[in-house]
Amino acid sequence: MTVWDRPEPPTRPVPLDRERIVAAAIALADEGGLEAVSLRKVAARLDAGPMRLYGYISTKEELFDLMVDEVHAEILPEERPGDWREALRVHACLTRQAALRHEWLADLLGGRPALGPNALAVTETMLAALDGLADIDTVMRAVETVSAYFTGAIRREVANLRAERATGLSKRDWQRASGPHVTKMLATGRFPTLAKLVHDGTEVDAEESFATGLDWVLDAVAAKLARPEA
Amino acid sequence: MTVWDRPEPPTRPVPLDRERIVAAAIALADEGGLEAVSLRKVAARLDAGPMRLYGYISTKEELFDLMVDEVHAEILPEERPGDWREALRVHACLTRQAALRHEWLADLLGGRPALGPNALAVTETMLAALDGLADIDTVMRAVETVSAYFTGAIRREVANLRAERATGLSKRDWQRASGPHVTKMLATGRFPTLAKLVHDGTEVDAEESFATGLDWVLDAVAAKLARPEA
DNA sequence: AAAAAACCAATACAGTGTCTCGACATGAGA
DNA sequence: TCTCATGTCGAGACACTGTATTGGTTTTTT
Repeated sequence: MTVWDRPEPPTRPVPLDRERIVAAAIALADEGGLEAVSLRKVAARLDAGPMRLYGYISTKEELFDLMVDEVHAEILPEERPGDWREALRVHACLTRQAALRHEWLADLLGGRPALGPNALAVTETMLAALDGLADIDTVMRAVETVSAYFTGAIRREVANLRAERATGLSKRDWQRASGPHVTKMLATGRFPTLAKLVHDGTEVDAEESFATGLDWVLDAVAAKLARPEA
Repeated sequence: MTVWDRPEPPTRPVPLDRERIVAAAIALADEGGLEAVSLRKVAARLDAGPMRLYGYISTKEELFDLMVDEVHAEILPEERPGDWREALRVHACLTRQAALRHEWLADLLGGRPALGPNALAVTETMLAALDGLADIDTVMRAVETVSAYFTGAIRREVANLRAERATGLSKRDWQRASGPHVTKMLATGRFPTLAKLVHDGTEVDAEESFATGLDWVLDAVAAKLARPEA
């Protein structure tokens, strides 16, 4: 028996930890979407049997939670910006950019309460940015409102992006893109305003659209912070 | 051979159509959540083999789309209310109520573009309510912003509701509820503002919270409709 | 050195969405 | 009325999924 046919040592099991598992899952999700994440594939990527993961994770949902929290680490702002408005604004934009990097995040955002350490830290900095400008309840409401906005906006943007991607690279060709179905619907004349919009509406950049809507909401928050009785 | 052991006539196949399929799927989802909806179970509820559904539906995702559109029929307002603000407001509230009736809707909302006939009709009435008050692009942005808000808000509300339900009927006991984890996190002192909020924050009714945030956003929209240059 | 504990891979199970194919029923043509 | 073509339907198969169990192997403790 020479060196060559001596069998490989039995693949010394790489020590595993949550970080590595989550990283593998994120990589998988980045490549093939959330549905490409299966415990078997995650384990395979770490040269381990599927059951090994259950030492570090008790269910697949928990893995998803960990993935979300890991992305929240990317969102944590480096230094606290001066005013609350900038703080909320950049947080919203950072979240959006994270969701564009990891599209699967859109599927998970808001789906479960984010209670991981990084998510809590992010929430803390948002609250801190507003702390003192109004009573704590108003502050909370402000954060919740802004969060609700950008959660929804991000979700819609990613949904549209996928739809465009799926129906060939059509962007403005909403009608032609999503099959003859919408075209026919619009042709019925039952949706005049919508038809007008599709016909006359300006093509707007997704990022700009996100930013404008965000600014509106921030304006509203500013008004309430100034006159909390309203 | 008596009447009793004469075999049932071979279960004359009930004529199927999309409506019945979608209704069965919705019933299933209402009872056991989205994950309780499997093509096999839907088919079983209609006394049919699983493959039979593929005559009316080409994929499970399509079934989900149909379910969402069916719920949009419940949302369609009966008559058009006077001013645009009321129109947007009741639409948001109706959507929220629909999501409380069909919690699975929260999982699907915003996940894909809603292009079904009912969804289009709903969008049409929202656009129509705003039509003429500003250029069509601003109108669209307004609708999108409000939609983004209530999509996100509904999602969060349902997520919290489920979390509360899962961790025993705890509402205010956010900390104790979600396990010792959050409690310990707050005890670290790394999240002072959050801790203050949990300690001093007022318990707020979910519906009221939704409505206030919505009013803020509507205020913002009103301001932009008045001065579209801003 | 022996015993105990911890760990881990293989197997198993019940379920999923979807494809393929053979049987059966129904309609048309002779 | 008999036959043949057509098309619809369901049973089975396939490749997966998340998770429980189990029995062997390694590591630690006594």
